[in-house]
Amino acid sequence: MNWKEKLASNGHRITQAREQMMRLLSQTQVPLSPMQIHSALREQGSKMGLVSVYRNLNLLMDYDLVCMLVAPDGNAGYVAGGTGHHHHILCKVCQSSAIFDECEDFSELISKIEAQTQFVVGDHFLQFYGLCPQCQETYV
Amino acid sequence: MNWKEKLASNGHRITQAREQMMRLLSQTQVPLSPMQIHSALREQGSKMGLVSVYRNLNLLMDYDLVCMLVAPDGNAGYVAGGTGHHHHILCKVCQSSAIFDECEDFSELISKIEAQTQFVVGDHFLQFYGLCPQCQETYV
DNA sequence: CCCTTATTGATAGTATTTTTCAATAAGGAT
DNA sequence: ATCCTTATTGAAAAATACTATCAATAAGGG
Ligand SMILES: [Mn+2]
Ligand SMILES: [Mn+2]
Ligand SMILES: [Zn+2]
Ligand SMILES: [Zn+2]
Repeated sequence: MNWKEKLASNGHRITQAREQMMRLLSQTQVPLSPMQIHSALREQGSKMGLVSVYRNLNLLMDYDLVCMLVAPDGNAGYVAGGTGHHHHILCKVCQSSAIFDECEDFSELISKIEAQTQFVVGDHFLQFYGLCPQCQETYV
Repeated sequence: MNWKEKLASNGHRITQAREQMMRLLSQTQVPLSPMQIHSALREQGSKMGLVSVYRNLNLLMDYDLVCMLVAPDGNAGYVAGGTGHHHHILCKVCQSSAIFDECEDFSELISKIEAQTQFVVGDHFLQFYGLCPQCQETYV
């Protein structure tokens, strides 16, 4: 089920603004702030308002169609999300990101955490930082 | 090496503001926003300005004396950090957090990520969400 | 093609974060 | 203890970021 089906099947409309945002975020590996999304789309001729960027980011987040990434400096940005459970890795140099879905088995770790903290563990937020292929060449 | 030694040995001063902030954050399990830190300290009689909260959070983050946590809703807050490599778990209900240092061995996962994404993997940001002991009782 | 209403853009309002700068206090030297 | 240097501070203002309101628009079912 692609993003249009996901939204439509939940009673949401496939609007210009949403198509433009999804297209941009799918094409971009670097996490973009709401402002950056807005600027990029205006430059491409879109008449979208910044307010709609915020509104739609909220909606798209609700349906896991975009993901919020946290840069090493603590700044947040948005990228198109993968399907199903997945995580992202972010280049420390150029901020470019990639998705990985070869996901870990945390059952053992979770047991340790529950023993140590007395919390019941639910889900998690995991993000890696590293060097993208391009920046590996530049910064040998 | 405690936080005072860490700062002092790097040429920073142990100020009222920093002592108040570290004391508050060490006593509190719930991640606090800059504004919340400021309000709490003012209520305790501190004359500290909000600006110093921001400035000192930056400094304390630089020396890993406080950690930024991301709530499930995307909001960020600060808590006192543990020593060495560690992570946090956050209660989905009351936001209370705990530290765990029984840390994972990610070497196998990292190999998979590097194979799949062609990135070179460095460090990571990992945070768990769950139910704290108190909220387990309330929400049986 | 029409009708309903979710969605939008503009505007205004609120909240958060950063910049600037003179006053203060931390801590090494005397 | 007292002095000196300057990192640090608080207040004020500026700049950003986000949210609420509302009339106009366009998405999409009939
Ligand atoms: Mn995972
Ligand atoms: Mn770890
Ligand atoms: Zn890169
Ligand atoms: Zn709780």
